[in-house]
Amino acid sequence: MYVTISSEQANNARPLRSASKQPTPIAKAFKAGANLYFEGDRVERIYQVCSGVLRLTRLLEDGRRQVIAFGFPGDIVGFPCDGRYHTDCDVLTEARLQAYHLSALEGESGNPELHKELLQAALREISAMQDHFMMLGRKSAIEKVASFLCVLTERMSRDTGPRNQAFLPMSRSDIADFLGLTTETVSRTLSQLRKRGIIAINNIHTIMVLQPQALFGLSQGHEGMDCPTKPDLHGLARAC
Amino acid sequence: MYVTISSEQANNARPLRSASKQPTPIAKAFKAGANLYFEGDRVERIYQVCSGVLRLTRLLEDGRRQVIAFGFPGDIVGFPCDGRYHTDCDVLTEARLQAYHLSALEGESGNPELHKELLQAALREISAMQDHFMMLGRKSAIEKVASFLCVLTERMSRDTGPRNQAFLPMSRSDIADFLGLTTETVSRTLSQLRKRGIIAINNIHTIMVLQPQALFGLSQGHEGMDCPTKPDLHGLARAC
DNA sequence: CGTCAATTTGAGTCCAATCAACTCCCGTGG
DNA sequence: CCACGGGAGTTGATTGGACTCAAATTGACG
Repeated sequence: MYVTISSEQANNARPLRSASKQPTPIAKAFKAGANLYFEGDRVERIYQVCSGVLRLTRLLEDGRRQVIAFGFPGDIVGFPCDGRYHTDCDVLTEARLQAYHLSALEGESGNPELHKELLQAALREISAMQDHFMMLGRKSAIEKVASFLCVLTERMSRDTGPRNQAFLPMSRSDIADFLGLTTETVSRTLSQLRKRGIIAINNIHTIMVLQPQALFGLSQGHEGMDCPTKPDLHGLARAC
Repeated sequence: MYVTISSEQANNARPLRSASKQPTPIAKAFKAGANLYFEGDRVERIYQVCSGVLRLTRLLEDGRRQVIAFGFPGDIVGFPCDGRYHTDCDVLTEARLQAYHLSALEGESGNPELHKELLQAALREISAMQDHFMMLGRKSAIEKVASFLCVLTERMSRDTGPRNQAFLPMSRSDIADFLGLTTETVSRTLSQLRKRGIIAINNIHTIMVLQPQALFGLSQGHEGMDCPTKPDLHGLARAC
């Protein structure tokens, strides 16, 4: 999952086998902390997240890290390139994953339906990554963090209804490495949002959005937008 | 094209119809400055660059811009998502483009061979974009510029042989918006590389790489790698 | 309750952005 | 041919936001 604002396309995420009758028959369970694969491994399976959260990362020689994406339910991870994975992939919270053997996707024996679905998933991925470029290249720290929270709440509410609550299964340093910041800056920015009354931090992994409009405004670069007239919580819930 | 160091996969770029006999039969010419499409336009064609250079951009409401990628010969541009383009696309230098109608890629009438090629192209695109994340999120200005030059020279030399020369068809502000910097910083960083004897700037659009190893070192974050053994004064003299 | 890691907060620094001036390059027209 | 104009690029001075280093606090877990 790429944290972006214009992510309508993510709504289309669905099981690759949605056409079939059986509801994802052979999903396997993975424990938190487990590693799915490393960068450079030969690709044998592609995974779709049924539940839980994954983390895709890349490393630079000197240890600098970039979190490429988080894998939320509905997402596909493990896109191959030249037969290899190009990120590491770890399980953040206990997850159920649907694995697809690469052999089912290529060659004459390949399932053309699956092949088509995979292309659609890859094209959505490209679009989402393009959004994320804007964030990494052109947004300030507070815009990045606000964007991140906006998409998380949007993503959450899609399943559980509009609850204005974000669950952050990942650590602060995961967030930092995703947004191109440091853990200190992420922490400071969250504190600032809390002090301004825009969010409340229930615990490290649970954040309540008190002023969704203000948060959205900040994510778009509109400074000082707390309570422009009155917070239209209903409208925002609909919008996000 | 995404400016990254580990871009071996780009070597695989090839015409979508490589299997066919005819050498890209219906490539059309486009003038510099032409617009191929805008973000949000309905996708009807996907393009492969035969010659020339394209620029893919995104805009934020307030005018901030991110150059998503440059389209060099061999690259595919116009990946659709939900039937729409998700970037603007403009022609930087007079280009010949091979257009593929979207109808040829989907539905029952679609060419399955083309479909497969498109998926491969999309997967390469994803991998290249992942590399670029690291650059935008975690690299310093000099690392970004050095990386950019490294990949440009690598990309050039692929066709014309190793000539240690980079042609920059785009403006400084295009480079800046691609790397997440300002034009001033790009300009300053190039000057710094020139003063250190690592590159020479023939003219605004042509750069000679005098110390490829030092440039590569800088792109990877190794500081102070000029002249590892002895300074090649001849190279410098030639350049200046 | 104690330990240790993760997170938060604080103080100071630095890199890149900003604001501003100047140069260079070209094309245009007197 | 040269003066002029204007945009792109470069360079300089200053500012500011995020980083770094360091300390305090919280929280998870035995």
